[in-house]
Amino acid sequence: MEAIYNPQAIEETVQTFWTENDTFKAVEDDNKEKFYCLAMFPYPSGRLHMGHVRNYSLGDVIARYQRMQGKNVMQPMGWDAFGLPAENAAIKNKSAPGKWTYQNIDYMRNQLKSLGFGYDWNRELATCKPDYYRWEQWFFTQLFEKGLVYKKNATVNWDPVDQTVLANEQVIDGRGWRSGALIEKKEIPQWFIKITDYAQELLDDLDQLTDWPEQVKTMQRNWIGRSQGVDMTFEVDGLIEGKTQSFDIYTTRPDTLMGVTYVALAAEHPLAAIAAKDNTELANFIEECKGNQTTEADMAAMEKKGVDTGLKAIHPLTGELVPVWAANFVLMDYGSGAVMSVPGHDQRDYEFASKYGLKITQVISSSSENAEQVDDISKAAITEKGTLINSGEFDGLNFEQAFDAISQRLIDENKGKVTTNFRLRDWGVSRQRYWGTPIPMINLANGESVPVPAKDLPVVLPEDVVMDGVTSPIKDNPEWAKTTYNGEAALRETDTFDTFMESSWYYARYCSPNDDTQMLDPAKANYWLPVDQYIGGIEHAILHLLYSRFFHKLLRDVGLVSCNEPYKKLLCQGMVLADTYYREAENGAQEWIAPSDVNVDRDEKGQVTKAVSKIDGNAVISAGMSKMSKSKNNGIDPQEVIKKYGADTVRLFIMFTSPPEQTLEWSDSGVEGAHRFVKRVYKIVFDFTETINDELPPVHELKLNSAQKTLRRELHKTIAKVTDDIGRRNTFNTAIAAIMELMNHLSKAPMASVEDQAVMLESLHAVILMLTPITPHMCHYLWQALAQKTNRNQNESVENAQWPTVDENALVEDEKLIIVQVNGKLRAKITVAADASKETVETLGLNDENVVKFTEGNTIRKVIYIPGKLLNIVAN
RNA sequence: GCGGAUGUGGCGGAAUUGGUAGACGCGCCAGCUUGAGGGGCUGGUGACUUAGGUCGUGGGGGUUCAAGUCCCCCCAUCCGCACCA
Repeated sequence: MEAIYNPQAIEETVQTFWTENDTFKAVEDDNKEKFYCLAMFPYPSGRLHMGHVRNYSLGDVIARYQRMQGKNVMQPMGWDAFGLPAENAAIKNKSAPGKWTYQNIDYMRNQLKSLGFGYDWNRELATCKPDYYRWEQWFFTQLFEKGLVYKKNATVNWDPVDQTVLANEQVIDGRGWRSGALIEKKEIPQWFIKITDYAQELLDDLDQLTDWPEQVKTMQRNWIGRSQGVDMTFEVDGLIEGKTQSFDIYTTRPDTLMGVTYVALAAEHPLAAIAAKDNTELANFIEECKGNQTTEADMAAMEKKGVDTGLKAIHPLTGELVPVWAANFVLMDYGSGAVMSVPGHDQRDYEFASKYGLKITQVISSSSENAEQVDDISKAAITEKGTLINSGEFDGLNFEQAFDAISQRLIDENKGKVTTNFRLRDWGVSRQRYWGTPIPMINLANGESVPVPAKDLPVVLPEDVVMDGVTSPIKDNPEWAKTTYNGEAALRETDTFDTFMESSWYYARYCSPNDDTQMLDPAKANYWLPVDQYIGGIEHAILHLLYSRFFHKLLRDVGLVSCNEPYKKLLCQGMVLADTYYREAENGAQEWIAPSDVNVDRDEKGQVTKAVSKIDGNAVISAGMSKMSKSKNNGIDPQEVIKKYGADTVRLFIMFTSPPEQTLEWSDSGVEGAHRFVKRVYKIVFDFTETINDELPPVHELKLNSAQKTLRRELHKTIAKVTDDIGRRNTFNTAIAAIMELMNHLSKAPMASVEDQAVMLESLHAVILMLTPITPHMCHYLWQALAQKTNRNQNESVENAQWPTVDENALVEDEKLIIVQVNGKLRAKITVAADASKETVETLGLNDENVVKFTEGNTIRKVIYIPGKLLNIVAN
């Protein structure tokens, strides 16, 4: 064993060992409990960032830990390879998205290998390869046959200059990011998958996911948004273009129906278009709304505006005429594109009505005792449920009674029905982009769309293209779309799938990644699935995880998998932040300085006093921590840290610095601290191998003194804690802290006698085993060094060793520390025999010198004793 | 706007079931080692203090023998919002 820790040499050697021995190859084995550990696969953007390193370190620690528990572990890796950034890079470089993507994959694969993650590389997949997406195309045609796929118009962001559809991300302040043109909303036909058919099951099955974070389940529940309400029809007064017109609305508050003072239509609503024919103001408003943003956040943030269409709607119960407005906050894509407005009891309606001088009527009173009690509706709507007033025959009813009575009346009069509604909308999967899976549909001359026959799949995306503009090469090239169907000339669909499609089923494909006869091998899928542990960013809490759960149920319903949910346990990691520094350039702009180019000065308390540039010595402004990003120039390149300290240090720092769900704040000195610890472990093992000469007897054959017993108790308490922290709680930071604490004890322990050495050997074995998931290279090396020196575990590499077990006998304590409080304040700490009775402890506590000082002259009212822990004396 | 989280020393964080607030690490201070130190080791380190203690977990109120932890109200920051992945 070398005296000096050399991470680069050790890591290279150990990684070669893993490759040569195919250490992490996973094979189905019915005799072993399986464990499928999956971290969300990366988008191959160029280089790994610290978020990836964190994600994959978490996964690898869990996978290696489970392996040491004796489980048959599968940990795969692949590439979420389709997407927008490849197109942008290709346009910039005048090359092909495919070429750029494959280069990135090659580079990033090496980066992952240099971090020592225990992947089964035999299962690697890339979603941009036809042998992957062909099955997605096949599956889509199956869904089409089952009636789960349909085509309808939906809104996109249209760039009128570039003549292209833009992603939300490409629209900045309402303008196209390349052209700068004002973006328009445009309706185009697109493919949808009926996720709403599964809304109820997606909601119900959240209850089965007992190992998911509660917050994620809550977010999904709210996203699905099941509600009970009433669908009703409003007729428009008079004849419009010679016929009776009507529109439907949905409400969850039919109890407020008598308070409807106007109704609002989306600007794109057909009735608004008709009314606009002889209403210039309305026509201008509709035109203006085309320039509105499409995201929900933007919709919510914008100023609420509307225009009176001049139409009147007939209130379904009172027959009263209410004005019909067109409003910018009503979404045409969501629901029926019309809402009833109750300004007295909805805050948005209240503000709208106040702005445009519309009537505000109170029909709900907050008091059930005194329905006539006057609530103040002069400033805000009363949104709480209450007792009906000003509602004629419905007066005095509460919410439930009113819901039933009013909906029954609507049903009786054939004007409405009670329905269950979901906020969840069907999944639009069409994208007007090139670098994605071609949608396997053919548009016939008669306007009909049919799926590509299975024998003609895959529809291959040409990769040898040049992106010299903004339009998809398969749309640019008229030849590509030309095909025949039943001998007739027809055109292929040139849209591609939303990339969420590929990421919705990759976890299942890993079970049989190279099968070229079927999408999934059911036997293999059913062996490995569900994923036992899934790890990824909280930003995927809703969309990816919901689509993926949906896809799993679709796979189940065509018989490819048998379980109901894809991911048994979920861990959502936090972001990785770093310090940011800037100074103001001459034009007033902020010039962001990389943290590695900044030195900070501190005062005697350790507080930062100033920060200066390493390059020119001038002062820079510290702007706190924020997410590592190019724009703030505060990204830390994992490769440079690995080069300097080794992968084990990087992994240890990341696992130690924050609990996994919280944000992680990068700190160079923290990394050095982690490196110091790694070196200390290395050194204590080296010193030990230099000290011992003879073969040591096992600890249980020896008689230990009190100090040795105490050390062993610390050891076994640590094993128990680390096992619980990693295995159950996933709090790797506290597990590492416990090992550090143990190391602090060990480095002070003597190594002189045989007994000392035996306890030390037991301890070092445990420390190495417990650190193996976190710092696997060093532990592999130290395990081997210790084996050679002690003639133990000679034929076993540490990857195949068993996790240490707790010796219950070592945990037994003779004495306990009791906290003594007077009126809840700490006044004494007393040590008593472990089996001391309540009376004994009370007597000792009450007679303690300091306790007496605080109880003297007062009456003792009560004594509370928590066995083995605490005594609280209440006295006054 | 809606939905979800977070807030504890100079900093990252610990306190798992209502029971010693600040484990562990960073930083800082002192000492030893040293020709020297951005190395190694040892010790100290919440604030105030009349040195007895007192105060202290974003702010305000409450429940309890006991509250970082439970309840109510408020503030700040972060994440998601359906075409970034």
